[in-house]
Amino acid sequence: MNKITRIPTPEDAEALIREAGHRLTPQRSLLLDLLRSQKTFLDAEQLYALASQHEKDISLATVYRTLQLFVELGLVEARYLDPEHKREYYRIAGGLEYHYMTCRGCGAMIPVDPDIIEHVAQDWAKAHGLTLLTAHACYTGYCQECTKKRQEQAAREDLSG
Amino acid sequence: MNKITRIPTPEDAEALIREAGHRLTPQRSLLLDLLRSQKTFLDAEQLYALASQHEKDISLATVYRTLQLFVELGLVEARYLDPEHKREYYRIAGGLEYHYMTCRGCGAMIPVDPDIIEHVAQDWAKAHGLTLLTAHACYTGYCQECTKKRQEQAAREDLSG
DNA sequence: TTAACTGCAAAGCCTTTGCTCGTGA
DNA sequence: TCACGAGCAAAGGCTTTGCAGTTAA
Repeated sequence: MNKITRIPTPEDAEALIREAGHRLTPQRSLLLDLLRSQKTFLDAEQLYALASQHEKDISLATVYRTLQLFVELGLVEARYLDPEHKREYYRIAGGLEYHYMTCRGCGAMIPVDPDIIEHVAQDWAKAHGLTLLTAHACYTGYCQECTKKRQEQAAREDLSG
Repeated sequence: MNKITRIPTPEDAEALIREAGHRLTPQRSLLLDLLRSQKTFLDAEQLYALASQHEKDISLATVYRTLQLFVELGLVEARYLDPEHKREYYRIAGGLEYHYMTCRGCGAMIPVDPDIIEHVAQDWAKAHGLTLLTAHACYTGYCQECTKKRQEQAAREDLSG
Protein backbone atom coordinates (compact mmCIF):
# COMPACT_ATOMS: atom_id res chain seq x y z
CA MET A 1 0.00 0.00 0.00
CA ASN A 2 1.36 3.38 -1.05
CA LYS A 3 1.50 6.00 1.65
CA ILE A 4 0.05 9.15 0.17
CA THR A 5 0.90 12.26 2.14
CA ARG A 6 -1.12 14.86 0.29
CA ILE A 7 -4.48 14.81 -1.39
CA PRO A 8 -3.87 13.37 -4.86
CA THR A 9 -4.71 15.47 -7.90
CA PRO A 10 -6.90 13.88 -10.56
CA GLU A 11 -3.70 13.45 -12.60
CA ASP A 12 -1.88 11.72 -9.73
CA ALA A 13 -4.82 9.42 -9.27
CA GLU A 14 -5.20 8.68 -12.95
CA ALA A 15 -1.51 7.81 -13.22
CA LEU A 16 -1.71 5.58 -10.17
CA ILE A 17 -4.71 3.71 -11.52
CA ARG A 18 -3.16 3.23 -14.95
CA GLU A 19 0.26 2.23 -13.65
CA ALA A 20 -1.37 -0.49 -11.61
CA GLY A 21 -2.86 -1.85 -14.83
CA HIS A 22 -6.41 -0.67 -14.25
CA ARG A 23 -8.68 1.27 -16.57
CA LEU A 24 -9.95 4.74 -16.02
CA THR A 25 -13.69 4.42 -16.39
CA PRO A 26 -16.25 7.23 -16.10
CA GLN A 27 -17.48 5.69 -12.85
CA ARG A 28 -14.00 5.72 -11.34
CA SER A 29 -13.42 9.32 -12.40
CA LEU A 30 -16.75 10.37 -10.97
CA LEU A 31 -16.23 8.65 -7.64
CA LEU A 32 -12.74 10.07 -7.39
CA ASP A 33 -14.04 13.58 -8.05
CA LEU A 34 -16.76 13.17 -5.47
CA LEU A 35 -14.33 11.88 -2.87
CA ARG A 36 -11.93 14.70 -3.61
CA SER A 37 -14.68 17.26 -3.13
CA GLN A 38 -15.74 15.91 0.27
CA LYS A 39 -14.45 17.36 3.51
CA THR A 40 -15.56 14.49 5.71
CA PHE A 41 -15.79 10.73 5.68
CA LEU A 42 -18.60 9.14 3.66
CA ASP A 43 -20.00 5.66 3.75
CA ALA A 44 -20.57 3.67 0.57
CA GLU A 45 -24.27 4.42 0.55
CA GLN A 46 -23.75 8.18 0.82
CA LEU A 47 -21.20 8.12 -1.96
CA TYR A 48 -23.61 6.05 -4.04
CA ALA A 49 -26.35 8.61 -3.45
CA LEU A 50 -24.05 11.43 -4.55
CA ALA A 51 -22.88 9.54 -7.59
CA SER A 52 -26.46 8.71 -8.57
CA GLN A 53 -27.17 12.42 -8.92
CA HIS A 54 -24.59 12.59 -11.71
CA GLU A 55 -24.89 9.20 -13.33
CA LYS A 56 -28.19 7.61 -12.55
CA ASP A 57 -27.27 4.07 -13.60
CA ILE A 58 -24.26 3.56 -11.36
CA SER A 59 -24.61 0.58 -9.01
CA LEU A 60 -23.80 0.18 -5.37
CA ALA A 61 -21.65 -2.83 -6.22
CA THR A 62 -19.49 -0.61 -8.40
CA VAL A 63 -19.14 1.87 -5.56
CA TYR A 64 -17.93 -0.89 -3.25
CA ARG A 65 -15.61 -2.35 -5.86
CA THR A 66 -14.18 1.05 -6.71
CA LEU A 67 -13.65 1.96 -3.08
CA GLN A 68 -11.87 -1.33 -2.59
CA LEU A 69 -9.59 -0.61 -5.53
CA PHE A 70 -8.89 2.92 -4.36
CA VAL A 71 -8.02 1.70 -0.88
CA GLU A 72 -5.63 -0.87 -2.36
CA LEU A 73 -3.99 1.85 -4.43
CA GLY A 74 -3.74 4.05 -1.35
CA LEU A 75 -5.98 6.70 -2.92
CA VAL A 76 -8.64 6.33 -0.26
CA GLU A 77 -8.60 5.68 3.48
CA ALA A 78 -11.22 3.48 5.11
CA ARG A 79 -12.30 3.75 8.74
CA TYR A 80 -14.90 2.37 11.04
CA LEU A 81 -16.30 5.55 12.53
CA ASP A 82 -19.78 4.40 13.28
CA PRO A 83 -20.54 4.20 17.01
CA GLU A 84 -21.08 0.48 16.59
CA HIS A 85 -18.42 -0.13 13.94
CA LYS A 86 -21.13 -1.47 11.67
CA ARG A 87 -20.14 0.21 8.49
CA GLU A 88 -17.01 1.57 6.97
CA TYR A 89 -16.39 5.21 6.09
CA TYR A 90 -14.13 6.50 3.36
CA ARG A 91 -12.30 9.64 2.40
CA ILE A 92 -9.64 10.66 -0.07
CA ALA A 93 -6.15 9.85 1.21
CA GLY A 94 -3.57 12.42 2.19
CA GLY A 95 -5.64 14.62 4.46
CA LEU A 96 -4.69 15.43 8.00
CA GLU A 97 -4.63 12.42 10.22
CA TYR A 98 -7.59 12.43 12.52
CA HIS A 99 -8.94 10.30 15.27
CA TYR A 100 -12.54 10.66 16.09
CA MET A 101 -14.76 10.00 19.00
CA THR A 102 -18.20 9.06 17.81
CA CYS A 103 -21.06 10.13 20.01
CA ARG A 104 -23.37 7.28 20.90
CA GLY A 105 -26.16 9.75 21.38
CA CYS A 106 -26.20 11.72 18.16
CA GLY A 107 -23.49 10.12 16.06
CA ALA A 108 -21.39 13.29 16.03
CA MET A 109 -17.74 12.79 15.21
CA ILE A 110 -15.42 14.73 17.52
CA PRO A 111 -11.78 14.99 16.42
CA VAL A 112 -9.38 13.69 19.06
CA ASP A 113 -5.76 14.63 19.59
CA PRO A 114 -3.73 11.69 18.28
CA ASP A 115 -1.49 11.60 21.34
CA ILE A 116 -4.39 11.00 23.60
CA ILE A 117 -5.32 7.54 24.67
CA GLU A 118 -6.74 5.75 27.66
CA HIS A 119 -6.18 7.50 30.98
CA VAL A 120 -5.00 10.58 29.16
CA ALA A 121 -8.17 10.47 27.14
CA GLN A 122 -10.30 10.14 30.24
CA ASP A 123 -8.83 13.34 31.68
CA TRP A 124 -9.27 15.07 28.38
CA ALA A 125 -12.87 13.94 28.15
CA LYS A 126 -13.66 15.15 31.65
CA ALA A 127 -12.11 18.52 30.95
CA HIS A 128 -14.29 18.90 27.88
CA GLY A 129 -17.53 17.68 29.39
CA LEU A 130 -17.55 14.50 27.35
CA THR A 131 -18.33 10.99 28.51
CA LEU A 132 -15.79 8.51 27.27
CA LEU A 133 -17.10 4.96 27.29
CA THR A 134 -14.46 3.12 25.34
CA ALA A 135 -10.99 4.08 24.20
CA HIS A 136 -8.75 1.74 22.39
CA ALA A 137 -6.31 1.78 19.54
CA CYS A 138 -6.93 -0.18 16.37
CA TYR A 139 -3.85 -1.38 14.58
CA THR A 140 -3.59 -3.60 11.59
CA GLY A 141 -0.56 -4.80 9.74
CA TYR A 142 1.63 -7.86 9.49
CA CYS A 143 3.28 -9.61 12.38
CA GLN A 144 6.99 -10.42 12.47
CA GLU A 145 6.55 -13.78 10.77
CA CYS A 146 4.24 -12.53 8.04
CA THR A 147 6.41 -9.47 7.46
CA LYS A 148 9.33 -11.81 6.86
CA LYS A 149 7.29 -14.05 4.56
CA ARG A 150 6.15 -11.08 2.55
CA GLN A 151 9.68 -9.74 2.23
CA GLU A 152 10.83 -13.13 0.96
CA GLN A 153 7.90 -13.28 -1.43
CA ALA A 154 8.71 -9.81 -2.73
CA ALA A 155 12.34 -10.85 -3.24
CA ARG A 156 11.26 -13.92 -5.21
CA GLU A 157 8.98 -11.83 -7.40
CA ASP A 158 11.82 -9.39 -8.09
CA LEU A 159 13.96 -12.26 -9.32
CA SER A 160 11.31 -14.00 -11.39
CA GLY A 161 9.40 -11.01 -12.69
CA MET B 1 -22.34 1.71 31.94
CA ASN B 2 -20.55 0.74 35.14
CA LYS B 3 -16.78 0.88 35.07
CA ILE B 4 -15.52 -2.36 36.51
CA THR B 5 -11.88 -2.26 37.53
CA ARG B 6 -11.32 -5.82 38.58
CA ILE B 7 -12.62 -9.11 37.28
CA PRO B 8 -16.02 -9.58 38.90
CA THR B 9 -16.62 -12.57 41.13
CA PRO B 10 -19.66 -14.72 40.40
CA GLU B 11 -21.29 -13.03 43.39
CA ASP B 12 -20.54 -9.54 42.07
CA ALA B 13 -21.95 -10.48 38.73
CA GLU B 14 -25.04 -12.13 40.16
CA ALA B 15 -25.76 -9.06 42.26
CA LEU B 16 -25.28 -6.77 39.28
CA ILE B 17 -27.64 -8.81 37.14
CA ARG B 18 -30.31 -8.99 39.81
CA GLU B 19 -30.05 -5.33 40.78
CA ALA B 20 -30.66 -4.37 37.20
CA GLY B 21 -33.90 -6.35 37.34
CA HIS B 22 -32.73 -9.33 35.30
CA ARG B 23 -32.99 -12.99 36.08
CA LEU B 24 -30.12 -15.31 36.74
CA THR B 25 -30.70 -18.18 34.34
CA PRO B 26 -28.52 -21.27 33.96
CA GLN B 27 -27.45 -20.00 30.54
CA ARG B 28 -26.28 -16.70 31.99
CA SER B 29 -24.39 -18.39 34.81
CA LEU B 30 -22.72 -20.76 32.40
CA LEU B 31 -21.66 -18.03 29.99
CA LEU B 32 -20.37 -15.93 32.85
CA ASP B 33 -18.31 -18.83 34.17
CA LEU B 34 -16.89 -19.53 30.75
CA LEU B 35 -15.98 -15.90 30.20
CA ARG B 36 -14.39 -15.71 33.63
CA SER B 37 -12.27 -18.75 32.87
CA GLN B 38 -10.92 -17.39 29.59
CA LYS B 39 -7.62 -15.58 29.33
CA THR B 40 -8.21 -14.08 25.89
CA PHE B 41 -10.98 -12.54 23.85
CA LEU B 42 -13.56 -14.86 22.33
CA ASP B 43 -16.07 -14.28 19.58
CA ALA B 44 -19.70 -15.27 19.99
CA GLU B 45 -19.25 -18.44 17.98
CA GLN B 46 -16.33 -19.64 20.10
CA LEU B 47 -18.24 -18.95 23.29
CA TYR B 48 -21.21 -20.79 21.83
CA ALA B 49 -19.02 -23.78 21.03
CA LEU B 50 -17.68 -23.83 24.59
CA ALA B 51 -21.13 -23.48 26.07
CA SER B 52 -22.48 -26.25 23.89
CA GLN B 53 -20.05 -28.66 25.53
CA HIS B 54 -21.80 -28.07 28.84
CA GLU B 55 -25.38 -27.48 27.81
CA LYS B 56 -26.07 -28.90 24.43
CA ASP B 57 -29.32 -27.05 23.80
CA ILE B 58 -28.09 -23.51 24.23
CA SER B 59 -28.64 -21.34 21.18
CA LEU B 60 -26.38 -18.85 19.46
CA ALA B 61 -29.11 -16.23 19.79
CA THR B 62 -28.95 -16.59 23.55
CA VAL B 63 -25.20 -16.17 23.47
CA TYR B 64 -25.58 -12.93 21.53
CA ARG B 65 -28.38 -11.70 23.78
CA THR B 66 -26.48 -12.56 26.90
CA LEU B 67 -23.30 -10.89 25.68
CA GLN B 68 -25.32 -7.81 24.88
CA LEU B 69 -26.77 -7.77 28.37
CA PHE B 70 -23.38 -8.31 30.00
CA VAL B 71 -21.86 -5.49 27.98
CA GLU B 72 -24.68 -3.17 29.05
CA LEU B 73 -24.09 -4.14 32.67
CA GLY B 74 -20.37 -3.56 32.24
CA LEU B 75 -19.58 -7.19 33.01
CA VAL B 76 -18.09 -7.81 29.61
CA GLU B 77 -15.98 -5.78 27.20
CA ALA B 78 -16.52 -5.99 23.46
CA ARG B 79 -13.88 -5.24 20.86
CA TYR B 80 -13.40 -5.47 17.16
CA LEU B 81 -10.08 -7.31 16.99
CA ASP B 82 -10.57 -8.98 13.67
CA PRO B 83 -8.24 -7.70 10.94
CA GLU B 84 -11.27 -6.59 8.95
CA HIS B 85 -13.47 -5.59 11.88
CA LYS B 86 -16.00 -8.15 10.76
CA ARG B 87 -16.82 -9.68 14.06
CA GLU B 88 -16.78 -8.64 17.65
CA TYR B 89 -14.73 -10.26 20.41
CA TYR B 90 -15.60 -10.41 24.08
CA ARG B 91 -13.95 -10.91 27.42
CA ILE B 92 -14.83 -10.48 31.05
CA ALA B 93 -14.43 -6.89 32.21
CA GLY B 94 -11.80 -5.68 34.66
CA GLY B 95 -8.73 -7.29 33.15
CA LEU B 96 -5.65 -5.38 32.16
CA GLU B 97 -6.24 -2.94 29.38
CA TYR B 98 -4.81 -4.20 26.16
CA HIS B 99 -4.50 -2.93 22.67
CA TYR B 100 -3.84 -5.39 19.95
CA MET B 101 -2.43 -5.31 16.52
CA THR B 102 -4.10 -7.94 14.38
CA CYS B 103 -1.98 -9.52 11.72
CA ARG B 104 -3.57 -9.38 8.30
CA GLY B 105 -1.59 -12.42 7.30
CA CYS B 106 -2.37 -14.94 10.01
CA GLY B 107 -4.83 -13.15 12.27
CA ALA B 108 -2.44 -13.21 15.22
CA MET B 109 -3.18 -10.67 17.93
CA ILE B 110 -0.10 -8.85 19.14
CA PRO B 111 -0.47 -6.82 22.36
CA VAL B 112 0.54 -3.20 21.90
CA ASP B 113 1.77 -0.75 24.50
CA PRO B 114 -1.19 1.55 25.24
CA ASP B 115 0.93 4.70 25.02
CA ILE B 116 1.85 3.92 21.48
CA ILE B 117 0.04 5.50 18.62
CA GLU B 118 0.75 6.71 15.12
CA HIS B 119 4.35 7.82 14.55
CA VAL B 120 5.36 6.30 17.86
CA ALA B 121 3.75 3.08 16.75
CA GLN B 122 5.56 3.16 13.42
CA ASP B 123 8.92 3.30 15.20
CA TRP B 124 7.88 0.54 17.52
CA ALA B 125 6.74 -1.61 14.62
CA LYS B 126 9.98 -1.14 12.74
CA ALA B 127 12.02 -2.01 15.81
CA HIS B 128 10.07 -5.24 16.17
CA GLY B 129 10.09 -6.26 12.53
CA LEU B 130 6.37 -5.68 12.12
CA THR B 131 4.59 -3.95 9.28
CA LEU B 132 2.06 -1.44 10.51
CA LEU B 133 -0.56 -0.62 7.92
CA THR B 134 -3.12 1.30 9.90
CA ALA B 135 -3.07 2.82 13.35
CA HIS B 136 -5.89 4.79 14.78
CA ALA B 137 -7.71 5.20 18.02
CA CYS B 138 -11.31 4.20 18.43
CA TYR B 139 -13.28 6.13 20.99
CA THR B 140 -16.93 5.99 21.78
CA GLY B 141 -18.91 7.89 24.33
CA TYR B 142 -21.17 10.89 24.55
CA CYS B 143 -20.39 14.35 23.25
CA GLN B 144 -20.74 17.48 25.37
CA GLU B 145 -24.35 18.02 24.45
CA CYS B 146 -25.42 14.42 24.95
CA THR B 147 -23.48 14.20 28.20
CA LYS B 148 -25.44 17.20 29.44
CA LYS B 149 -28.74 15.74 28.27
CA ARG B 150 -27.99 12.48 30.00
CA GLN B 151 -27.05 14.20 33.23
CA GLU B 152 -30.33 16.13 33.16
CA GLN B 153 -32.20 12.95 32.39
CA ALA B 154 -30.52 11.19 35.30
CA ALA B 155 -31.43 14.08 37.58
CA ARG B 156 -35.08 13.90 36.52
CA GLU B 157 -35.15 10.17 37.13
CA ASP B 158 -33.69 10.70 40.60
CA LEU B 159 -36.51 13.08 41.44
CA SER B 160 -39.34 11.01 39.97
CA GLY B 161 -38.06 7.54 40.78
C1' DT C 1 -48.53 -16.47 38.63
C1' DT C 2 -46.43 -13.95 35.09
C1' DA C 3 -43.01 -11.13 33.07
C1' DA C 4 -38.64 -12.33 31.57
C1' DC C 5 -36.13 -15.58 29.02
C1' DT C 6 -35.03 -19.29 25.67
C1' DG C 7 -34.67 -21.86 21.23
C1' DC C 8 -35.64 -21.83 16.62
C1' DA C 9 -35.93 -20.02 12.28
C1' DA C 10 -36.29 -16.15 9.60
C1' DA C 11 -34.96 -11.59 8.71
C1' DG C 12 -31.60 -7.55 8.57
C1' DC C 13 -27.66 -5.08 7.41
C1' DC C 14 -23.52 -4.17 5.09
C1' DT C 15 -20.71 -6.07 1.71
C1' DT C 16 -19.18 -9.38 -1.80
C1' DT C 17 -19.71 -12.30 -5.79
C1' DG C 18 -21.38 -14.77 -10.19
C1' DC C 19 -22.84 -13.88 -14.46
C1' DT C 20 -23.48 -11.56 -18.71
C1' DC C 21 -23.12 -7.63 -21.34
C1' DG C 22 -20.53 -3.46 -22.30
C1' DT C 23 -16.26 -0.72 -23.15
C1' DG C 24 -11.52 1.47 -22.60
C1' DA C 25 -7.09 1.09 -24.64
C1' DT D 1 -10.05 -6.84 -30.49
C1' DC D 2 -10.70 -8.52 -25.87
C1' DA D 3 -9.56 -8.46 -21.05
C1' DC D 4 -11.19 -5.62 -17.69
C1' DG D 5 -15.09 -3.45 -15.68
C1' DA D 6 -20.20 -2.44 -14.90
C1' DG D 7 -24.95 -3.62 -13.62
C1' DC D 8 -27.99 -6.68 -11.64
C1' DA D 9 -29.49 -9.84 -8.48
C1' DA D 10 -28.43 -13.29 -5.43
C1' DA D 11 -25.52 -14.93 -1.80
C1' DG D 12 -22.53 -14.43 2.46
C1' DG D 13 -21.25 -13.51 7.22
C1' DC D 14 -22.33 -11.76 11.49
C1' DT D 15 -26.02 -10.30 14.38
C1' DT D 16 -30.81 -9.33 15.65
C1' DT D 17 -35.68 -10.28 16.00
C1' DG D 18 -40.54 -12.45 16.07
C1' DC D 19 -42.85 -15.96 18.04
C1' DA D 20 -44.42 -19.46 21.00
C1' DG D 21 -43.20 -22.33 24.60
C1' DT D 22 -40.56 -22.34 29.23
C1' DT D 23 -39.03 -20.79 33.69
C1' DA D 24 -37.08 -17.86 37.61
C1' DA D 25 -38.76 -15.42 41.38
